[in-house]
Amino acid sequence: MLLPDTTACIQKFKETFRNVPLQEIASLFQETSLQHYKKGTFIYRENTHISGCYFLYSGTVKIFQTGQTGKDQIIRFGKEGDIFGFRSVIRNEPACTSVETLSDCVLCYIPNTTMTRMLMQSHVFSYEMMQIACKELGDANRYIREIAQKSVKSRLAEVLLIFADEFGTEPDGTLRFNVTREDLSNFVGTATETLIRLLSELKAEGLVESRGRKITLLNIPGLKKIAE
Amino acid sequence: MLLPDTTACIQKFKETFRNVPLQEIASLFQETSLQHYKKGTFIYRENTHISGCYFLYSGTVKIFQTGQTGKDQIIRFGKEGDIFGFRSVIRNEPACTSVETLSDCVLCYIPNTTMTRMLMQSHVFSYEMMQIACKELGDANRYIREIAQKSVKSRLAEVLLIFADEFGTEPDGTLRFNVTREDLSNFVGTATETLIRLLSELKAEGLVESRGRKITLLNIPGLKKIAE
DNA sequence: CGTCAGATTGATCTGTGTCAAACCCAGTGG
DNA sequence: CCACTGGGTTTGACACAGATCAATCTGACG
Repeated sequence: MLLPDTTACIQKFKETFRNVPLQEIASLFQETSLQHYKKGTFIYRENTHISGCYFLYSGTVKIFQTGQTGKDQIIRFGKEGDIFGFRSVIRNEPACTSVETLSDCVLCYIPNTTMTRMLMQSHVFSYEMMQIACKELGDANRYIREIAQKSVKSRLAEVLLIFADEFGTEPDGTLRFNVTREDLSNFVGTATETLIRLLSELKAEGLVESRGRKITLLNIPGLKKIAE
Repeated sequence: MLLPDTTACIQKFKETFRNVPLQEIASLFQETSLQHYKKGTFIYRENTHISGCYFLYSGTVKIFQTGQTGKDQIIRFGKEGDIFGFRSVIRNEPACTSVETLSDCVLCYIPNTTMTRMLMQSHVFSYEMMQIACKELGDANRYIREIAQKSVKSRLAEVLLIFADEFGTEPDGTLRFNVTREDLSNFVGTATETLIRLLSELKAEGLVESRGRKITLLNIPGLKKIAE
């Protein structure tokens, strides 16, 4: 499997950090290393020290925390162009989440020192990093309310809509993004069996269709109504 | 009620942003306005546009979101030295939370423009803002896991410990911070009645004592065990 | 084909939410 | 000084969403 070259990486990075000059991005990528990860491998684990952060060139990952019972809570999914691990770098703390690949991935590792140097040197970069942190913060806050107040069914509908929004759908409404029922339930924050039952309910109501992991949204307004 | 002068404000600000030179802080406070809020008033409301952020000089506030059923989910409590509203300013989005005073408060309003100017001018300030955003993000992530996986009783124990940690206790273990049962339940993410019942359980187990809003932690290790 | 992870369905149990009623107590005004 | 009021607190009874455990089914892949 061929790795992309640095130029391609810089290009991809530019798509996420639109206002940062290419030149500055290039300097960020001087000391980075590109690496291939097979599906189902850990990039880093919760509570371990990480000495840099990661830029996802291609593939998808899940970012999650493991409870004492061993049950995972997925905080979010990452797709190409996403950056993660920066919280630990900035706070100089051990990682508060684990990251595991859901598909084969190409990742770019950005060492601690490079990251902080850039944050201190480039106003635009640090401003855009701040944007990202604040977006995640807003999402997290919203998620707290929803997980605390809404029914599981309602959250499931919401999550399906989020998937459609973030990862896109085929013309017929089939989600481009698909995960196991277990991961889905760990994201919604419920038991796998419950999730399956509620998904069947949505099917029975004609709102979605599913064949294996392929889930098709048939009635978006209807789903929105359930998601409130 | 006398308002503090700008110097006092700058002083207080310096305690939160330790590495920012006083001179830069002073420039931040040139266009700010200081205001007194009575207990129980809104500083701003969810979904409204706010044109600046707030620095809490004294008092306590709750930061929350309201669900469609009218039930509030408290995201966090704020005390003197805290800053809030910056997420909306940075993202240039409407507020995603409401803020209401829990006591009489003195607040310092920092306009949008001043804030972004400072972020662009001062590396140290923007780095410390980033620290704050990342801390909140870590807290929020942790909270998502807990609310999704732990029992209410366990979360209650945790919240009591957090209060002790963040707001301090009297020598006898009585929490300095006290809120209504309703606010407490809205923070824990449960019904008020459930919260009261579980608090009584903790009392029966000899872990806490309570007279009205005064809650005393009698057995911290025991509480930690329940909080896991 | 056999195997094994993942998906599904069924039966049962329980933690929490909800609704209703009673209680406590601080502050107000007659 | 005492009754009155009302917000906050507490307790009780009950219902149900969702968890858990167990069993079966499916389909991809060597």
